[in-house]
Amino acid sequence: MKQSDTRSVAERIEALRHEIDQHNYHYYVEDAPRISDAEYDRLMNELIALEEAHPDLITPYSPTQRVGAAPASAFGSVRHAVMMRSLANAFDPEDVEAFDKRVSDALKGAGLLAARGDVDYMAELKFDGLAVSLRYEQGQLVQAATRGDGQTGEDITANVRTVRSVPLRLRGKDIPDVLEVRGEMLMTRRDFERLNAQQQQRREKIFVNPRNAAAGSLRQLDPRVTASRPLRFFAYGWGEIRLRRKDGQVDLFQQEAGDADMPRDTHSGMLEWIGELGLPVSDLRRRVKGLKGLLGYYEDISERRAELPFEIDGVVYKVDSLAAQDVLGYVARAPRYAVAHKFPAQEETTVVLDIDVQVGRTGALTPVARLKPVFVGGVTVTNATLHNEDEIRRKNIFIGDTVIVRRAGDVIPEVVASIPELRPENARAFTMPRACPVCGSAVERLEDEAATRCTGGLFCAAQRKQSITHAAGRKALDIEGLGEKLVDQLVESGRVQSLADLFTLNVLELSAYERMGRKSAENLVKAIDKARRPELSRLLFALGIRHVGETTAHDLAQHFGSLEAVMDADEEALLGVRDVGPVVAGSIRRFFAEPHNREIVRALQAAGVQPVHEAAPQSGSLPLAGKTLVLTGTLPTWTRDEATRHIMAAGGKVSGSVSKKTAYVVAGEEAGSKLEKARSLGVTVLDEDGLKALLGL
DNA sequence: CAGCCTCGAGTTCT
DNA sequence: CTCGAGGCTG
Repeated sequence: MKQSDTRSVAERIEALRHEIDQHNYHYYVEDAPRISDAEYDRLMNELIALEEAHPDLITPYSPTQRVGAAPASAFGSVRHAVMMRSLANAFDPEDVEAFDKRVSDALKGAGLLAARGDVDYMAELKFDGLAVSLRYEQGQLVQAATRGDGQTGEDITANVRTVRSVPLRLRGKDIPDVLEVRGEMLMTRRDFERLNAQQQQRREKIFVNPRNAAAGSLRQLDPRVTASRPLRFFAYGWGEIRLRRKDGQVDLFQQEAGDADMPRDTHSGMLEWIGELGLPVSDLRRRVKGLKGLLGYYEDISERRAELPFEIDGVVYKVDSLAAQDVLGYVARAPRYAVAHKFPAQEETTVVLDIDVQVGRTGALTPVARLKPVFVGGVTVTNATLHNEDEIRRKNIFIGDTVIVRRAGDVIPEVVASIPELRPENARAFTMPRACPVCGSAVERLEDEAATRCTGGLFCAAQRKQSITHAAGRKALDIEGLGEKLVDQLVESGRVQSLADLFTLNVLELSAYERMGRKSAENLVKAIDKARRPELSRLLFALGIRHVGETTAHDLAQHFGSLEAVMDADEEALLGVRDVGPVVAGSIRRFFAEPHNREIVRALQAAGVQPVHEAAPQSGSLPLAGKTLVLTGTLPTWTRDEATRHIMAAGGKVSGSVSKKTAYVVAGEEAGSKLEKARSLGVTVLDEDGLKALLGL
């Protein structure tokens, strides 16, 4: 009785283990789960309960054993049976062409390729994670190791056992005696974001990118921590392989042994075989022919890169035939039959040479990192804003530090994090100056504000220059030919002290400035004259009142109709304007209460500046009345401004961020995060033609 | 009062 | 483009 009980329990345990393994396989390898998470948990809980009642039946390959063993004090080292090599890199099509030519020539010489034939390649993704080697003996996972120096790596078996997409047992009938699988451990972007959100909540370390998160998770001395981290594994190669022969003898094959009796005779075939044994293999690999095939794959993957759930840093090309691989052999530490075609790096490390402080139009002191020039994402980056004091402290950046610089989806470089481990002894902490570096006025930092500001106001040359550049800008008075360089000269010479002084400039005196010929001076004077009849909203925006940007200036102009009315408006009147609250109203009142500012307005009027009333929006049923649209990417024929004008003319509004209230997102080439957001919120996405159709064009 | 929605401001390099 | 912050809404 007792005997049979135990046997049926053992059978049930084994059945549960098998079933759970199956579901892991469906989930991680086939990417097609067949049961809900809740059902999965139910199976797991039953197994845990049975094993707890019968500890003698626990085996190392049971799925319950993934929860993580007790912490270790250090990692042991593992010598790889077959070296883990690195790959040569290609950075542009010419490098790839050279690779293809070398391969073709060698294979033709060896009689493995017809004179005009194209080489068969296997192309696959180059995952941005950590290379690891998994060793299976008799079908069971017995060891996992990092790459290390290629010869010797660290023993991370206890950690890897917790990774669900790594099978603890191989599947299928013809299981090799020994199989070393090489592949990449990584984290999907979604899992990475979720993990970071969690880390933030628990006030624990935030990871810089998915690769660091994966690396940090694998290098935990406590496997229980690793067990809580969402790691994934993809196989792309192999090391030692021993197959069992029919006569019971064991055959030894190695990646470089050059044997005709591998289970399959191509690289792609081998990966299929590895997949059949239950290991996850990416299905974005493809067999292609010749140089054209390689470059076509690269282009295709480049386009799909953003949609991939995980990060890749390029693609890898391998000669598909194993016999051909043997002929090509190795050079130094890399095989001659393979190459990694890398995307332009989006992240690089460099050194912070210094931290300067810039003074902005509103007096905000902005620290800027001067970087050792570094090539990131296709351009050389030398500067990056550090925003403010808190940001520097948060990212723990010292002058002299090695830092990670990113040029993500957008264009603007960003210092992502510092690497304090590489901090030199003479590194200096940054301190915000107590006096403005431009005018020497005291600086202040208001409570609840991130910015430190110069108190000099328009006495400060930096603020004066930038307020004038701002007023001359395209969205303000739109004075063509008045750029930053010229404003610098005009202000430094003392000729221009305020916006009003611009309107007293003449051709003769302008010609005296650098890079100002007679012709340029004449054009500039004409442009300035044109600015004497600005739309009221543009003039209001040009004044540079704090918290009054393009939109608010427009609303104020519509509401009050004249500059005088805005100047004389009291708090209550201002609060009547939509989107104007106490802060904005106070800012406007303070601006016009300042005698200096009233004087500038008076001088502008004296110089003949007279705002014109803009056309009130037509009422009636316009096609986009009441709708908010968001533009992203580059449209084929319209500029952003043109599209905005058309939309506004049709009664619509253009906003910068996508939300549930957004009616349409108009996406062009290289649309970024806004397109993704639109999709996730289910907002209708249009192209330029779709927009034109709505407008009835 | 919290959470959402916008607006404003600052920023890089070619 | 992103972040911070003001204003509005539920």
